[in-house]
Amino acid sequence: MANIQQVAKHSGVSISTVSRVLNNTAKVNEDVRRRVEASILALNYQPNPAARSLRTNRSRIIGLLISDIQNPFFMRLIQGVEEEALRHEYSLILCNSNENPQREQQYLDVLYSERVAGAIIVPVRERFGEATLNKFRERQIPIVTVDRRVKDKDVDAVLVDNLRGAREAIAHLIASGYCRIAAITGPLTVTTGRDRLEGYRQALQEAGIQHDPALERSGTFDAATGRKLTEELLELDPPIDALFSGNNLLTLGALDAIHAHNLRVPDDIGMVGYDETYWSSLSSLSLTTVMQPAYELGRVAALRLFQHLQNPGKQARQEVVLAPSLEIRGSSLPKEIHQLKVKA
Amino acid sequence: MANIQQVAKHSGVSISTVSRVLNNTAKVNEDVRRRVEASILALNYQPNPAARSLRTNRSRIIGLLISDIQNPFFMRLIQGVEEEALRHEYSLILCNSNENPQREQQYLDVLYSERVAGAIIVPVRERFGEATLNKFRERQIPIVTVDRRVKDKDVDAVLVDNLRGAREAIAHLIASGYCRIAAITGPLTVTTGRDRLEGYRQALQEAGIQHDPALERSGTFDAATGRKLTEELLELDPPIDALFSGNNLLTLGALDAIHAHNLRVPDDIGMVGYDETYWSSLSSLSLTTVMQPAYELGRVAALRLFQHLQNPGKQARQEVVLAPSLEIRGSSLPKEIHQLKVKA
DNA sequence: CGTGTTTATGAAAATATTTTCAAGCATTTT
DNA sequence: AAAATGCTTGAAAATATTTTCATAAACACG
Repeated sequence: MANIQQVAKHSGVSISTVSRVLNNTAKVNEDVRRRVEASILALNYQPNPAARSLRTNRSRIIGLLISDIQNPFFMRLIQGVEEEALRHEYSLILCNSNENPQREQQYLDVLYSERVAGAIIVPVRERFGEATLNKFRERQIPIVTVDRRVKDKDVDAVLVDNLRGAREAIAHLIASGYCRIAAITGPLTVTTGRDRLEGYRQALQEAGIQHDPALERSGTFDAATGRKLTEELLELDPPIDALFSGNNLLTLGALDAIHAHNLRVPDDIGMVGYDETYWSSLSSLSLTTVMQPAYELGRVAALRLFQHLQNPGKQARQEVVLAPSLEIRGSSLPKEIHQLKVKA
Repeated sequence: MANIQQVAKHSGVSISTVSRVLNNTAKVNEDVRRRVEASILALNYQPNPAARSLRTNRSRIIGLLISDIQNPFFMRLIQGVEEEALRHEYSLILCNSNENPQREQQYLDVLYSERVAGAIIVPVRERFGEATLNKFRERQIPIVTVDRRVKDKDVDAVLVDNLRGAREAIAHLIASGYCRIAAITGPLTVTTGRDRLEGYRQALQEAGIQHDPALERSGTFDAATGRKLTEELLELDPPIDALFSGNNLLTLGALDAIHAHNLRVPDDIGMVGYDETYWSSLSSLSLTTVMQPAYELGRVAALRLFQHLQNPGKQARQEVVLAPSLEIRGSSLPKEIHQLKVKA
């Protein structure tokens, strides 16, 4: 494979000049530039990333650390990041912390020692810790958290307005005539768990509905948890008449539990989910859902990262908040309607 | 950040010796080794991957090129690869060709110029082309294709027995009393499309059922295609009594179309899908499915790649075929049973 | 005890690039 | 015309590692 020296010889200039042409780092004569570019094409030269990264202490790779690669929401997010990375001619190292703080730390170390140019992270914990953060800061490797906020200062975040998403979902259920609305949410140690619960509470309060702690359950983001929590809720004595699920995998488990209890949606119980899923387009289910712009989230996070990379050190901390949207489908039909149906 | 020279000074040996300790590349005295290891720990030294890769012309990164990152099947596969990569202390560059040959080529170039140690690829086309392949061969970068075969010689493959998966699925439908069984499959330019269609045909032939080309449809692997093809099939005059779907996204569209036609599964039409999906565990759907060991597939592919890396050049081409398993659920209930139900 | 052999270690080359510093050349100024 | 300025270019240093080659020490064997 051709190297810079061969390009230099081929076009009759020095290595330095070729480098300047490659990186646009200084003025070079127009015809010299053209000659060099011709040689690059002729020899099919591609700069050696290792040598580059050795010299500059920075690679053309960005790290993407996801908390659960199984979740389709993050898939869309990854796609968004990937799209921008490709456009900017960066590659992506993908890591999956599996919601495991230890693994997150391990991968942070990997990214650091790989000299990634920057990192986009869905944090598992509420803070990275000063030690880790300082390492990255010291080498000026920008970090952008996405989907979830982190308490450490100076870390950018690109988020969806979880509070608003949940609040609108619940307000919609209330407006549709449901009044004993339960909620299952993710872990309260994570902003996407906490904020959605908070939105649920706000909506109830705004509607003047007495808050009942028994109707709130939270656990990890997976289907088994969704099933377990929903089963608990379905045992309650004054039965609930609607369920809000704060995550797509939780929704999956919830639907399963509801089905196991021989209840129908929305006839017996109204339902609103969070996050798109493959099956939410399945018309037989027709689940009212708070949709999140996952792809956009990834794209914006990547763009933010590239702002840092193009203008290192000069960026004030920034928090971008995108809007969710409530997609109303059959699972939250106004209560009167199916009550009429039952009577008929 | 500490470099090898500082470690050398700290432990009072030469750079070469530290390198030998790091790579186990030659014998070094036991107490010297211990001293060096202590220094490494004390200085928290981590080798610079760029310098390494510059010198050895090979990184500790493996490329993973997936054909559709949206598909949950590939998610599991990625997880399998990731797990093994982590164990072997390799990182993963993730690329998504989106079933687009051009993008595939683009990413192959990226992987090559990133000097990945090896690549695991879900190929979009039936061959990579000699030019590309030679580049990789020349630098001894092993390639393992996964899930799909490729016609080029010398390329390892880790596959699932698609023919058998489909044949068993259809045989099961036949045994359950269905006789007018239609099939929707992926593109015939890809082994996962072609082999599953072939399995369908074989099963019919073995059962002595007349083959009807009108019952076979194929298209790209996505829900919209599944919907369209199924709608065509549902219009047929002697109506079909069962549907085999050769991919999880196709299944999604198929179910949608079936629902839109107000047909019920399995009462009006029997159904078998392919690949797990999040919602196939949803008991209300209860879809009989050909399950693929996606995680295992990724793991095995990674292991195979590491065999190449540990013993370069010494590996004969190998094709590993894993077995699918038919998980029988409600959507393919024996026909007599629900016919009885209808009469009752 | 001397010679040949093995073993452990170090010095230095090599890897491909960016970047600093110096210098050449042309143009402008005095 | 000499000096100064500005622009373009090249030489060489620097980056962190692996690896080859040389060497010194230890060891074996006659």
